[in-house]
Amino acid sequence: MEDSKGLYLEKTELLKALSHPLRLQIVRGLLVGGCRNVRCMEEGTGQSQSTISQHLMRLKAAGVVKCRRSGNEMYYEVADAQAAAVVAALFGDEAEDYNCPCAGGEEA
Amino acid sequence: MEDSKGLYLEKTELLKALSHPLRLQIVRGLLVGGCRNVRCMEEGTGQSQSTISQHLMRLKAAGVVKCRRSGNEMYYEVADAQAAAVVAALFGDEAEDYNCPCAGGEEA
DNA sequence: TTCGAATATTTGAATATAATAATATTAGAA
DNA sequence: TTCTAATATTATTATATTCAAATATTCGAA
Repeated sequence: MEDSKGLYLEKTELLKALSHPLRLQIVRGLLVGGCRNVRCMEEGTGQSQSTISQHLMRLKAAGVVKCRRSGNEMYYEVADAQAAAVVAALFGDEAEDYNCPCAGGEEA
Repeated sequence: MEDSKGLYLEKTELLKALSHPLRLQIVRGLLVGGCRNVRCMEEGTGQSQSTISQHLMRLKAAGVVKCRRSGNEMYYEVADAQAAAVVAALFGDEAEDYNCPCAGGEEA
């Protein structure tokens, strides 16, 4: 049990990044092909723009997510396979019960 | 994205229970067949008895772990398949680099 | 009983996290 | 340029988490 603390610290950072209902919802949404920009997530979750953005920044800082600009919108996607694996372990891979409020996800 | 908040809250509770280096180390240790009682975990991690016990209580409260008494020792084991799946997603299932300080794990 | 080992609980101080409101940035259109 | 939509940042306050030290419990043995 005495192997590198660093390993557990690193994995813990990933888990902590996912350990919030809104962040988990966002990441799962991205994985099943849902909302990719902030405004859409706003509508879908009923959270404020500021709150969504702050959580996205947290996810980005942890490397869970990355984004690219298109016009004045930002499009997010999941950037970490291990994060995706954790979410899949929690929910399975299916998108059955998922329904994106922006109906299809706008693309650039 | 508007499905039950409760679902995400519930999953988040599980993730939060695992989101600590020591707890993650403990749970992984249990899964790969390592330390099952508090004193052993103490030796293996260098953390105080109190700290270990508090984290075990946290894991137990979240349903991640359960324990049984044998004499004056407690033996812990993982009780939640989803928690096990998350840890497996993070580390894989192998115990290669694992080494239990109590050499084989004492049993009742 | 009383003692000691193993574990649990409580308490307090330090730190981290979260939500809201206010403000700033960025890019396209007029 | 100036206006507006989309997103990011900052500040503040409230809440949660963490660790360590002290104390309490539980059980088996003497």
